[in-house]
Amino acid sequence: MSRPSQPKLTAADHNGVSVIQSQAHVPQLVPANSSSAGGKALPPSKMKKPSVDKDSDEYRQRRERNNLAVKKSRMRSKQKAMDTQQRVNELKEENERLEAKIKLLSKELSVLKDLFLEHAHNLADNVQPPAGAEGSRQF
Amino acid sequence: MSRPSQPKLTAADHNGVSVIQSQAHVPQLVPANSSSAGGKALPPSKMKKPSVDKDSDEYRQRRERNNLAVKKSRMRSKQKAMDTQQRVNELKEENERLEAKIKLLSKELSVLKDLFLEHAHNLADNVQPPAGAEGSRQF
DNA sequence: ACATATTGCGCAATAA
DNA sequence: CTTATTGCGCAATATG
Repeated sequence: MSRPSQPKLTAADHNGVSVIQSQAHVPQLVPANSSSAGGKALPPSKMKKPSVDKDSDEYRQRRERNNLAVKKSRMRSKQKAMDTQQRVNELKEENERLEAKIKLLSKELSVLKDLFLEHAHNLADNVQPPAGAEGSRQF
Repeated sequence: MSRPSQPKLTAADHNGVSVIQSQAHVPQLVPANSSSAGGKALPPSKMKKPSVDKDSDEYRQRRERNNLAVKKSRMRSKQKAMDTQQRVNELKEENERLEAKIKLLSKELSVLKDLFLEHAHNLADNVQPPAGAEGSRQF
């Protein structure tokens, strides 16, 4: 992740120049340095690389493998997105369930508290239950 | 969405053949079939369309606009994904909040119910509150 | 050095 | 006609 070095080219990027189908290929601007006598002691450090050999068999294989990897990666990405969306739905349901439960519990609590209050009033007024209470008649 | 007509080509799709920067363009492989001897009464409609004029000014403009639209669309898509993820986090928090509230309410209910039970027992045993109950002495 | 995984990008088809 | 979305390949880069 994070690619700080995006040249921000609006057009004419590294892009283009694919030309797969035809036999006619790119001019092959290899600087003709390697594979000569003496060969290679130098690490390929500061040289341009116009040589990618689009015709190379190995290149095509790499491309194909990468294309496969790309597909795979994108598939995963989409799957993950869908899973996340699914998670949202599940959580929303769970949420409603919990809210309903809270509502129920609150109602119950309210009822019980009212009973307590009523009882307390009866006691405070020093009144025998006027036949409206829950059932403490003893007369 | 949905493109049922994907020829499943592993390579050499419509792709490639971009070649933006250079003046040299594609060989323009026009099949040169019509107007030859032999006729072919085929209507000019069902033929390939190698004519897209990559060099056309209008083509480049369309491409550029589309590229812009693509960027925009992908940006939105990513934003949406991030929003969805954010929503998941929010819902999870909300969920914990609700669970905690349920726990609290349940506890309160439990306490009140215990009080009621105790009271009920006192009444059932027909016992004058032994100076330990909440206070219903009246004699 | 080497392989796969991610990502930004442009293209073309096609959906809206 | 236009823009929006989508599948795809490429190349750079990240990751292991």
